[in-house]
Amino acid sequence: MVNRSLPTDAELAILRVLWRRGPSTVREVHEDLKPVQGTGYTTVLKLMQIMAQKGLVERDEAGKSHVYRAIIPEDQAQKGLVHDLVEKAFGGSASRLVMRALSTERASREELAEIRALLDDIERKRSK
Amino acid sequence: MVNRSLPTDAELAILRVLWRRGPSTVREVHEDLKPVQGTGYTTVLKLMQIMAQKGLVERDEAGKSHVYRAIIPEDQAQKGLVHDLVEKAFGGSASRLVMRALSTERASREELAEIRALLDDIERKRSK
DNA sequence: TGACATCTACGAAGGACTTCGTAGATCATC
DNA sequence: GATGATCTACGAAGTCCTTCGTAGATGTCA
Repeated sequence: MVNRSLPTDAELAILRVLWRRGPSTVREVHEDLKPVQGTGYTTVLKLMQIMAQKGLVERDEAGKSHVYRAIIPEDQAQKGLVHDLVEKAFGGSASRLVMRALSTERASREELAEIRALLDDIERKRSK
Repeated sequence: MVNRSLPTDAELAILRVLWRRGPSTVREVHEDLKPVQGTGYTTVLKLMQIMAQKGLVERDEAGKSHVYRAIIPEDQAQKGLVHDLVEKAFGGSASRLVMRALSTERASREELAEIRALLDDIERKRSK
């Protein structure tokens, strides 16, 4: 089982709110998204209903307002999206994606150090 | 000017053939893609016509079969796709995408060394 | 209880993407 | 010149994604 059905753009925006806030109502998600997305309340509602159907989120129907929570953890979703992009645009080579990202997007000195540490870590584990 | 209209999946598949083969006819692209995509000839034709309209490719209408060539270079398309993913799924942090890619996708020892060299390069340039 | 606010459910529209069938033009070859 | 192969053009269908309007249910509170 690979990354069957990645979240769409609108779904991802909602998931990001849920990952950040934790379980939330439609209203809360809408309030959070409105300033940026400018989309209507029922749009968010509909999307979240669809996401529940797809199994991207789960909802608690206790109170009057249902409470939704993300089922997929953020890192897993990111993993799927990265894998998809690597396949589609980098011929399956993750390192090419990494190099492209490093050479075009801005990263602070601290971030670079963090990446270096991760490389150390990978190589250390591999040499065992 | 940001990432006006990224190539779609089907368009990307065609672009990848053009980047690899250089200027090609619809037939050539179709022959190349058929084994994997299994899509029909006129589908590829139509897509390439649309891509010409969008300005993703340019075509030479001299001979009987038109010859198409990619206008966007591969690295620029990759850059746009990476930037889009960074924004959508990593809160704008390229280094997070890099770390996610490194920690989940497989990379050879040589590739890791290459990445390290790129990091050196970036830091060297930055310290000047 | 009645009025008002808030919520869910549902249907449908519009757009983008992908697919392909059909028609017509062009070329090679006998 | 007729036939068959190959090509482009075009239209249209189907799917997915996103959006929202409307209707109906439920809760609040004076």
